[in-house]
Amino acid sequence: MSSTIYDIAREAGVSIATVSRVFNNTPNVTEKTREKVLAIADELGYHPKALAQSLARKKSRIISVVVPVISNYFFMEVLAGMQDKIAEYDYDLQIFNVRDSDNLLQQTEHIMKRGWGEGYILISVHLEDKEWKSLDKYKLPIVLIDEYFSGFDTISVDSVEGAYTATNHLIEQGYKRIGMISANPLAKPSMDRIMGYKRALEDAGHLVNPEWIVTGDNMTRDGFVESNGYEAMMKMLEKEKAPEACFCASDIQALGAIKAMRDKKNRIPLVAFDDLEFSEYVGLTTMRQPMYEMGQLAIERLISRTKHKEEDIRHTVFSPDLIIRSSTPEYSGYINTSG
Amino acid sequence: MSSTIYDIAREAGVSIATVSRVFNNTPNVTEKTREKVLAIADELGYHPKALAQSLARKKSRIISVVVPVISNYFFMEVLAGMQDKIAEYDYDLQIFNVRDSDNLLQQTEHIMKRGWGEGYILISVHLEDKEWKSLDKYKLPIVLIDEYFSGFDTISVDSVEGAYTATNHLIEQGYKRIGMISANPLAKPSMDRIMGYKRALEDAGHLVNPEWIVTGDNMTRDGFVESNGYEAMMKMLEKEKAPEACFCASDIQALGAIKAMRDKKNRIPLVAFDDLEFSEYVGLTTMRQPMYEMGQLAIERLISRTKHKEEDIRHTVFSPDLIIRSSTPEYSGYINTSG
DNA sequence: CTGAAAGCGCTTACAG
DNA sequence: CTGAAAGCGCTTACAG
Repeated sequence: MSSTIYDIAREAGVSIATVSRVFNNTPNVTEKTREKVLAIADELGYHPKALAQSLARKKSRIISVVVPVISNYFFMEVLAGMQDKIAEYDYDLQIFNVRDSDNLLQQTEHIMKRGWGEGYILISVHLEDKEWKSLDKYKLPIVLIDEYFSGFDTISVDSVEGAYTATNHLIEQGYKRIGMISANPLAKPSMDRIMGYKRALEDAGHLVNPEWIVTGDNMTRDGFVESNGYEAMMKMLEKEKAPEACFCASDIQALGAIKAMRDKKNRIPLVAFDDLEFSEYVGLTTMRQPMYEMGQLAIERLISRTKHKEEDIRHTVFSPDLIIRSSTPEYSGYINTSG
Repeated sequence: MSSTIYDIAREAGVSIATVSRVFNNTPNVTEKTREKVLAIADELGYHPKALAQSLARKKSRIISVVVPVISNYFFMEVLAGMQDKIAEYDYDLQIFNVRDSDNLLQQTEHIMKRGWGEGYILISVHLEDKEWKSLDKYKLPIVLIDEYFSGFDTISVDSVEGAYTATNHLIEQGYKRIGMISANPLAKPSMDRIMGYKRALEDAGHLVNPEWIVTGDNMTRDGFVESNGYEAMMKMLEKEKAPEACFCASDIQALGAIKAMRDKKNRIPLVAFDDLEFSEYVGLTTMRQPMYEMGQLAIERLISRTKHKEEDIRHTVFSPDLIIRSSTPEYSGYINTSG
């Protein structure tokens, strides 16, 4: 069994209060007793148990991250940012999965009630305003990533604007019949991107053809998977009057779409959304979401809020940047498509 | 402030023991008192604090995962498996990062001494035998992924064998001058893969040319990054007598290598190692590591061990499977390379 | 500088 | 079926 503060106190001939003090770097301890305690602790492999400290201090120094099980590369890159940033503080990270079902709110509440974290970062947890409000009563520091609620700090990317910019890039290159590969149209990010896509076409006076908005059959992770993009692009290229260029709701789907174009031997310009780490290497033009930075910022905001509860709520909305690569080559007059 | 067991007990007119019993589903509680307690708990948004439960039970129901900050896609896919599997149990996941420096052992020990987890999963933490042994004294359930020590449960993939199979695939297709893109040659997985590569060439009676083993300049994450593969392939193709085929230590580097081949307009057959989720979509022939399954297995083994301390130690070594895709097309007689 | 004691929010024998 | 009480391993005023 691992030793406790009592074992150390006994061996060192001091009280447990003193042992506690040396581990908490309280100034008023003789150098001599400090050394003695430390020596014995080292010998017995002792260190205060975080669990007991947390209870006594009423502070766990844990940040809980809640993420739907449909965790994807987006989450992974956000997590990387959180990990790197939290290393600067004396906090640890705990991850909770919620199933993306109708009782999302209850699942989230349950996690909060159990009280592991001093603060909570919710990534891509999509709730209604009144549901967010009901979370408010726990008076916990909360930061939302990829969502918006006026009562909590939020960090997100403007999907509508991003989709608009992406689509517009295609328009500016001279394309008119522009299709879109969407994901689950009921999911928030998907919905916003469809909106931005439509708006860009409308503003340019181009046709918005509902048949040109397609998605695949695989709805795992709300359709944000390679195979969904593959299926969608196959459908798109099989249409009698296929689009001459395409905006794709995510990089991961774009990867599948590119394979479909290869298989169909029909390559059309493509711009996607995310800018995952590998996208540079497949030459994908895309709207860059600063995922890593969002993760870092979330940690900063949350830790700051655990310290100053009354700080003003802050909403950070990033504008995604258009990163042009080889999947949208310069427009060369006429396009090689069927129809 | 959030309510405690005392608040509920007072409101319900029972003792805290009774409240505790209803939340622990102890059988002997009248249905009537149970309902009363639950009603009040619901009203006050009460649920037992996990922290206090853990201390009282001496069981945290937390599994701690230790991973170097150089976390990469390998870790991500393992994590996915762990997340999905842990959902079946009443455990939560906590993630700790260690910096990949000389005091890896101390960092790991510190995490264990703090005692959050009931058990520990260490991913890609590479220590010496005597260092592992020193961890043994904590008598904690430990599972190692991507490492081996006789005293702990371990889960790994045979890198030597995998590299052998990969290289042999190229040999069987008729290639003789086979190069290798390695990562940091001092990192264990890298070392093993170089060994398997060499052994395959030797067994086939082919030349092992040290100059054909190259790595890039970017040693972030031990060189397991896209840009490293890009740089390495550029070097390889610039050699006066360039290899006619290549084994690459990881999929992520292969992505960079493919871009280099595109830029150099010189495509040689390539087989990599990992089989990341997206690799199928870039048509990469590779040695598949069952990362997701490894994550799942690690959770199963660890939870099983927390329950039966005296279970026999188990070492699971997966043989990576060769997944053939378009990056290694059929050998067509003569090869188109310089030299 | 150091110790005795209360308290953090629970669980769980032990009685009844 | 229920309660009083001890205990989990610490921290932290309060005295001295």
